[in-house]
Amino acid sequence: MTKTPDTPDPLEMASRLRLATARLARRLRQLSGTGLSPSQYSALVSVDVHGPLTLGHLAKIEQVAPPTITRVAAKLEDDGLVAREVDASDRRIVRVQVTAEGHRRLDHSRQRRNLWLAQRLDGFDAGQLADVAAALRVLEVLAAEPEPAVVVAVEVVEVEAE
Amino acid sequence: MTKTPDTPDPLEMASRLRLATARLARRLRQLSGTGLSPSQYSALVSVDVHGPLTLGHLAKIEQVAPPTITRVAAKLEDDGLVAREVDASDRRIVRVQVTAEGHRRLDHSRQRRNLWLAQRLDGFDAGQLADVAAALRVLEVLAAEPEPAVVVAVEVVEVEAE
DNA sequence: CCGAATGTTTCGCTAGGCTAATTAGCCGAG
DNA sequence: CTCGGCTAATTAGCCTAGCGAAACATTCGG
Repeated sequence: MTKTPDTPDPLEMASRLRLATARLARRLRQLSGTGLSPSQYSALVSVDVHGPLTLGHLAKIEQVAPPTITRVAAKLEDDGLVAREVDASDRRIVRVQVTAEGHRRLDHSRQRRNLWLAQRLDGFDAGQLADVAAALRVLEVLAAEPEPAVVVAVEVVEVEAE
Repeated sequence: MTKTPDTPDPLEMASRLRLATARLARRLRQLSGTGLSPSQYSALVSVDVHGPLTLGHLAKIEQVAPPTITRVAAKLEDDGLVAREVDASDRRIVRVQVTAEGHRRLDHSRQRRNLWLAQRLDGFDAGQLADVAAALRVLEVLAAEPEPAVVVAVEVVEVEAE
């Protein structure tokens, strides 16, 4: 059996994995078709994932200064994708949440990409599908937080990829 | 055996694959550490991949207008990452190619990401490594050009992911 | 010389980011 | 009750990057 050595050379695997991942991700990104800029899209997804958020919290998640998040939120509100609402008991606080239209837009974008991928998986044979299942097992591990070991930040703010 | 159905539901696989890919790619992108903006980096990689390119051709690859590519190229030249040279027989034509320093920078960036990934693969057991190998088989297919069937553009210009 | 091709300059626009100052609201001390 | 200090968001003002359209310069090919 000369089927490639069973010492798989982690560096070469890493290199190939990096390239394939980058290319596939790029292709998927091109399909997103939301008409939103990266920062707007990122903010919208954050609000979607974390539920109603105060602007301050959103600013931390997006790692930008308050004025910036105010503007991004304003833009998203203009587009009807998020709704602002003032906290009842503390009227300094403004929360944003994704509107129905915002969900529709996000769902549509996700669906486009899912469909594109699903169509391509459709042409796969059983062996390839098994490979995809295997891929999912490891990709989801790799995509997850690398180290629970050392906690660096005092206030950890997680950011969703999407 | 209640191990998840053997009708794997391609749409769900697609969805999970999309998310995992996006997250991993994001993480890798954060590690690139070239100090270049996305458009600069993209242009540099294109020049690297395609070899010496005229500015016009590069503009097509990067899908930007001529003035934009002039500026991006100027910036990369300032940074010493590409070199311009005027065509000998047609002095309107300017070609750019990656300098030694440019290659060094690209290699360094790739290496950083490869190492990060390789380190994480290092913690994997044999089964997981087999999964990675399986992942590579299908990811490389998915990352490749989708359709040789229908040609849309008159002049097809391929863009490298990286 | 004329027209086409190739880059470049000029100018204006938008997005996105910041700091500093401001507004509005909350709350505790007196 | 109201004053002072704090917090959340916004406004004002400034900067940079990135992009394109229009005009320009240069060069080539007939």
